[in-house]
Amino acid sequence: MAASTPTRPKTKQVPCTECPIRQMPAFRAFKPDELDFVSSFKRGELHTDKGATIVQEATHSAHLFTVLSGWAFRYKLLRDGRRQILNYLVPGDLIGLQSGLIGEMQHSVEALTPMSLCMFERNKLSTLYRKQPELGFDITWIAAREEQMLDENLLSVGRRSAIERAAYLIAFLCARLQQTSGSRVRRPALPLTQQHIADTLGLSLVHTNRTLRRLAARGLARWGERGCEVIDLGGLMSVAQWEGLPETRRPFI
Amino acid sequence: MAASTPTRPKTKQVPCTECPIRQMPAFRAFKPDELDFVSSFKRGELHTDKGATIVQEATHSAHLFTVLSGWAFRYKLLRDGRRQILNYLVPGDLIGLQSGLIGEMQHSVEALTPMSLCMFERNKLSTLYRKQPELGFDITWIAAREEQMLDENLLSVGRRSAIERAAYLIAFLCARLQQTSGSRVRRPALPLTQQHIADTLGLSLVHTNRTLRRLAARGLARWGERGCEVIDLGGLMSVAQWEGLPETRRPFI
DNA sequence: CGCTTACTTGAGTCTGGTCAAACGGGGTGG
DNA sequence: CCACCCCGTTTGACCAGACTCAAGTAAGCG
Repeated sequence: MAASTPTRPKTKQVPCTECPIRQMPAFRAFKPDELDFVSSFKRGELHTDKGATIVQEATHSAHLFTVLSGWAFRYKLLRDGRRQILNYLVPGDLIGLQSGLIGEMQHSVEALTPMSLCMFERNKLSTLYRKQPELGFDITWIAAREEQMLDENLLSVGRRSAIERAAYLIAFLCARLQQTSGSRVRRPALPLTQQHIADTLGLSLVHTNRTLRRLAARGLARWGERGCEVIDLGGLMSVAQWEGLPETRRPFI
Repeated sequence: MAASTPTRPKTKQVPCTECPIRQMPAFRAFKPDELDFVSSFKRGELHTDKGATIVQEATHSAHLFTVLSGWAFRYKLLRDGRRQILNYLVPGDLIGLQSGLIGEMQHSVEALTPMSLCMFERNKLSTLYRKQPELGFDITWIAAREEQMLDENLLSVGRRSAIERAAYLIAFLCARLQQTSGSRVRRPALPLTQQHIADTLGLSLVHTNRTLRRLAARGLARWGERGCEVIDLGGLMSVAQWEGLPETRRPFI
């Protein structure tokens, strides 16, 4: 299940002082004592292959993770196999907050690409709240932000048409990619298959394919070798009637 | 906008020591110092009529609320007026967590019935985290639980058929009603119109009506005078392939 | 070279949407 | 008291968006 990182075979452990996430402009800086605390809070790293299951529904998980690199997605299954993808997890996101606090996990998480994850022990969380109340607040903040994303997603699946949904999803993922990967990538490519998109939008694979071709015909996005490429972000946003991500600098870990 | 409570015209302010929520079996007890703190944290109460807007999208709100009595719903609008209801708020739920922490509200909240709400000042939240770290943890817990509910809702709208969605929604609301209103009500009645249900399920009003009649024909629920009545909760859950709410005692305020 | 995985495309069907009209109860003004 | 209106529910007829089944293509891999 766990595997060594192909991309960084020598450094198995990044010290928090050199955490690559902290340096991204989208995130707020730590104070020195917060940094110390987080360093002691970190338990290790997990490196996984693409396709690995990081969290399994109906299971207890003793850990929380912060994504250091790579993409994953959160999903739920119906008993007969229908799958709904709930959200995507990118560098800086916290895994296991969503329902891990409460008891059994109510969803699964699967890696879309090879990933490195920073591990924390769940049962030390109360120490964090006691010793670093501001970090506790940050965790609530992160949870609230996740809820915001879910809200927009639910609006999309419930009330947008197929082409609007697809436009929203692609624009949304593109915006998140740009937040973490520094800034403007010329043609952001998303590491998804059309099946993932279908299961996110609540559409069938076939109809998703046709919808994506319609987006391509309008010159908004196209399907390249490495997945979906964004051509006209503004156009996508306007099709979806979507305003974009808030620009606040956000906390993490 | 604010109105006096019809049901409790004399006591405009319930002291936290006599908070009706605390006595419900679904919620965990406070320690004495927590209770003291929360008492000082409370800023007042808000009493609203049915139909009142408690929180408005694209607006800043200086307050958080805990629902003392009544029902409300959280929703988002598309620019052209399409509405998606995201979740319902019942006694014990916190209003304003979802996105208020971050900046502008990204959704609105409207009262379904007359309500009493307990008000807190948002900018005193950091004091709470500093002085009562466990309450801080509880707030995160509450946010995580909300996210769980949204997850299930998204699964529903994305992957369940019309009749499954309706069955899920009714079963879900019934379960929440039973958690707070003590226990078994014989024929729980939900204070919704079919338009609310349609906007929750992502269906049209007409199709929602037909779907509800199909549920009635199967003897699972029916439409009474005061809204939807649940007849066979187990049947609804099995149609929806839904396992029910976790039974943990949960924190609040 | 055959196998698998992912994307495409066509044809026919069905679920759910739209438009339109009617019903029934509660409230209001004449 | 009655006529009228409004809101929410109900029903019918028709249409369209999305689903299923099925087959074909293209790229990557052992």
